[in-house]
Amino acid sequence: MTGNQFKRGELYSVITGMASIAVARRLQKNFRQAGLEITIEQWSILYHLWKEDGLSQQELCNRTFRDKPSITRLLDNLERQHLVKRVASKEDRRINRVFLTDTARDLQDTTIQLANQTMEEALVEVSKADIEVTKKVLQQVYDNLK
Amino acid sequence: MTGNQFKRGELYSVITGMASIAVARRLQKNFRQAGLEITIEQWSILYHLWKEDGLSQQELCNRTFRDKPSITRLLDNLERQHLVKRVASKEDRRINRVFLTDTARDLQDTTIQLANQTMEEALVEVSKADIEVTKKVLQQVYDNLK
DNA sequence: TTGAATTAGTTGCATAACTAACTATTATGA
DNA sequence: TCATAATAGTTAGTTATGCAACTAATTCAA
Repeated sequence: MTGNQFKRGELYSVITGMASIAVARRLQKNFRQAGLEITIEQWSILYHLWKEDGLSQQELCNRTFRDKPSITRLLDNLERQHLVKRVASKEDRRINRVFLTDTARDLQDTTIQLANQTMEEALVEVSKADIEVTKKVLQQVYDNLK
Repeated sequence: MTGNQFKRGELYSVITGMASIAVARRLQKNFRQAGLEITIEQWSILYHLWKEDGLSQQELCNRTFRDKPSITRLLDNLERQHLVKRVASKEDRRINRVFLTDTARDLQDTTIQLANQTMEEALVEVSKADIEVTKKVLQQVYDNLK
């Protein structure tokens, strides 16, 4: 019974642990080797701002799947590095809109290229069809649990 | 071009982020609701010790894919909660062997059952075949990057 | 209209991660 | 043998996460 008991635990460890941590580390390493002093968490914030600048902190929470304190502190660090600027909204003074600086805009092409390269390294020997299945499964997992 | 530029970034965010974080959070929540005061990181250590008790810290590093300082501190906390005990090896005094306490052994069945339940929640509406493909892809990703 | 509920964001506390630098022990090779 | 290298583990400093409790602004309903 114990053998069986561990079987799905193995699946758990596959889904949560190794692959995503490995990708994150490799991306961080690729950033570092390119001389970029930016964490992947910070990058994920910039990533969403490149797609749509001026998001509120709450919107960043939703899109990056983090809680509000995490966003607050990531933005504190990004502001200290002059990569974003918080601007209080005129219409609703509870809201901060977050804007990219020129420095941050300059990082877009390089870092996205590095992310693409990292994914290529990660997906060597994986077929397009299998990638599609994996994306679908992970999306379903997320939807099941969110 | 920018549309294309973001395309593989999307895959990155799918693979690294949402699904694995969602699974981890749900498992943590299920532990908490069962009254278990244990983090999923601590649980992952116990998990490997249930499979093989008395591992060295270095072995735990290899099996949990963490670095040495992380293991040191996880074990500090686990020892403080009387869940494991470090025993210096007689043969090689550099090595600590890590052993489960009875308290930790009592947690095995309950927590593995909760992990299985969590995976069932995560995998609703996902076919067995797609799960197999996903496991294979994530394993390949890990092998590509490790 | 005003008082309670909701929403946006921050702060405090605990756990965990990575890097780099450190100590102690063991292995090696000249 | 004895100095050097390699290995196991710890410590220090920074970043990030989760939860709970908090402030300030806005919404809503009696």
